[in-house]
Amino acid sequence: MPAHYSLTETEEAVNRRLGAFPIRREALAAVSNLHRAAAAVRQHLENSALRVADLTWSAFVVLWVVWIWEEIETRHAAAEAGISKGTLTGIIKTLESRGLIQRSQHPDDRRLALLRLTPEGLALMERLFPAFNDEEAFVVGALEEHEALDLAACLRRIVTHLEEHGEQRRNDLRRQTPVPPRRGGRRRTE
Amino acid sequence: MPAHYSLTETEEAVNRRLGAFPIRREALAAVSNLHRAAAAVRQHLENSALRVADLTWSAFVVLWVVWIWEEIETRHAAAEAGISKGTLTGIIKTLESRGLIQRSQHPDDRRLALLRLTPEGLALMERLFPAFNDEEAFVVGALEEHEALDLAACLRRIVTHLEEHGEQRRNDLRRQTPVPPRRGGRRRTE
DNA sequence: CCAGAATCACACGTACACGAATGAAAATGG
DNA sequence: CCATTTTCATTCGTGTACGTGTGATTCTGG
Repeated sequence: MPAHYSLTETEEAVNRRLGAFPIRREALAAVSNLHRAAAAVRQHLENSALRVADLTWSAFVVLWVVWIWEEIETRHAAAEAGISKGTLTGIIKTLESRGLIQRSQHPDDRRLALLRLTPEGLALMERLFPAFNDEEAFVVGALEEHEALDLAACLRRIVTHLEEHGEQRRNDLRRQTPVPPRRGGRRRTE
Repeated sequence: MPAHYSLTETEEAVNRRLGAFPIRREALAAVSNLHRAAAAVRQHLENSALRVADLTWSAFVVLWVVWIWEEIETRHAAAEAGISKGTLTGIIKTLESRGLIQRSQHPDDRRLALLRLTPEGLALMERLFPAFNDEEAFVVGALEEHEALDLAACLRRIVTHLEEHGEQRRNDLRRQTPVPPRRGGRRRTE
């Protein structure tokens, strides 16, 4: 799904439209390319390694997290996978119905649920992971190994920065401009 | 939504589980951090600059593309926004119902639809974009300007590489292992 | 001990997001 | 010309994805 206009054309169009605005161009370029790259990588992995197992990206990430930690509480699995608990519930349901994952109750705290791979899920990951990692290597194939490591480090600094200061920043903004509630969310039963 | 386990803990767990597999670690780290960063950045922007206008990320990207090109065919808008044509249809519907965008028919080819911002949409973007760019600057705030530019360049190389060689790669894989059709997609009317 | 606060998994409503199917329209090719 | 093929936006089915509401369960201060 390549872009239709060339990078040069887009650059010219942006300049025409944004000439009057003072812009932090390096920030615009970094954020824009970040999402373009993430989408392209996800697309490639879903259509190569994951296609064979008929898994979506998110489903694979959840399997990966559970595999790595062997047994994990759902709230931690959601945090590690980078999705909300509500989203995780749906994915678990899908993976459970396919016999790849199993839920059990925490022995001490009955509010908690624990996740584990089934033997089928374990076998799938042991078969799938090498192929997945091969495709990861392919997507960074245009980079030298040290460049990929620098890239990873740079991205991690962004994540850390947002984890440490993002909430503060958003709160400050809300103080200046009160924000409407986000759309979606369960409606009050009236 | 920070991760629950520390990076060190995760590293140890990964080593325990993957000790037996030969891994391209720099690729794993780059791809993993790429998605973590993209999700964190998107989350921040949706909950800061975009929250004020009650726009989702995808809706904003579509508005941005149409703004930059002034008038654009839907298929090109989808390519530029990095979403499928089917997804674009739904987003257009939302934006049209909010009076931010308008569709019209191509004068020469009646299969094509053209997109334009309404005056309200234009006013929104002129008001919203500076605030959005401020937040983009915030998310790369942990990076020096030259680092952000290097990052953008690196990411662009990944995108270019996938656009140039991704399809070939996926076709080669399919020759080795015939893949099942993706789940989802309209079912044949039988 | 026990009332209120906190936290949990999950249900639910809205909005993407994809690829396959579909039907309309335009290009192609004899 | 007219049938075939191609190209287009859209519809449809499945699966995330979010944040909020809900009820069950546990924690906590008095």
